[in-house]
Amino acid sequence: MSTREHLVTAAKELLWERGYEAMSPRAVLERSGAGQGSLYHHFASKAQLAATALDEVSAEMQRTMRAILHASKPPLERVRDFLLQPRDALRGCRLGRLTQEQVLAEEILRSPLSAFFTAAERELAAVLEQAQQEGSLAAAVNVADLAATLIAVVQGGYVLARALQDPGQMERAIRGALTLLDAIEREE
Amino acid sequence: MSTREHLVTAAKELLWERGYEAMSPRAVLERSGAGQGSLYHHFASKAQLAATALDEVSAEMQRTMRAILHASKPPLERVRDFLLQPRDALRGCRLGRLTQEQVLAEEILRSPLSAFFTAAERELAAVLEQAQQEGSLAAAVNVADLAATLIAVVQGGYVLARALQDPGQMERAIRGALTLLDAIEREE
DNA sequence: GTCTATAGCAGGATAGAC
DNA sequence: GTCTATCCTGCTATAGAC
Repeated sequence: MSTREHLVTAAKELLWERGYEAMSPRAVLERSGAGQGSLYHHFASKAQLAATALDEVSAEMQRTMRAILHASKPPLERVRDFLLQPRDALRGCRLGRLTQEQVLAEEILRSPLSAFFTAAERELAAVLEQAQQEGSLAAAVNVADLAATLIAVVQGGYVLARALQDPGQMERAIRGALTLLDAIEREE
Repeated sequence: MSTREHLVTAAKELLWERGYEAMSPRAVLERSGAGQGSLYHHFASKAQLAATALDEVSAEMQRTMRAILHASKPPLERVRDFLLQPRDALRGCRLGRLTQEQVLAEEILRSPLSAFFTAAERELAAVLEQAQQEGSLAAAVNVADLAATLIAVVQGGYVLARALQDPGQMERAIRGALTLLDAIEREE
């Protein structure tokens, strides 16, 4: 792995653990094993490094999401798989955790987040629409709204789990969502 | 208002706008109009000031929540009122926005958050249970899970709205939740 | 209880030798 | 491309006069 790659890897870890503002260049250098000057040799600024790291994270998360939502299973089962995906609730979402930082104002840093959430909503809505087409979901349901709701449950699950320092909060939020999903499923 | 109260008021505003780590003592002094030395005269540390401010915020939010959930209306209508409460989606939740900060490790700063979310879940679950007792909600539903889910939708709505810089995201997440709620409501 | 002054440190970034 | 050294700034906090 090149020095540049080591830097990006370290940045990805630190962004997850501490967020953007608390990720100091010093910490990146220590974790990556790179020497002092190298960060500003490879990147113009801390923001550029973080943007590179977040682009990779966003791409990884989109791939994971797609793998689950495009599996060869009935659509609502894929939606349940999305909800039941294992999550490290106390760590928080790698992208969602950054939404409260000042830095969101900078376009290069917000765009990986917006790319992920846009894609996630679109894909989830598409699967819900498949469910409607095969008749397992009532046609009256607005799939875009429901997709937003389900993604919000996950993101909110992280918030609750961290606020209460209890990963069980995520599980409860997800269980509740699954119950609601059962209620709108149409038996064939 | 005393200097101390001015300091706390300024801290409440800044915690909402910027979060804890980005709230500098300097900014608190400027906003409150207090002189340099006065912060550390009235408070032992920035953390103590923030803890005082967050305790007030938590108490205010609990009062608001209670006012909605204890209204004299049918229980599920109160739950809908909770979901439909006006929110400044792009600003974020005054407490939920702090869940990703390092500072959560400090007990005095986490406890206002944990107090609010614990109370919110308890109160919401109680109202859902009333709905079960009067027969408007299926008895099979786990009210604690559902309460966590609904609070998560709101918190996740903030995350989505900020990530996409679009307050409509909150509205969609809420609308989806209302649709799901309709589906489990039992007509009398 | 409030003021001015400043300590001590870490932040992001740069210079210039090698 | 990597190293050591260092700049400037803003942070949290303290000292001590008034």
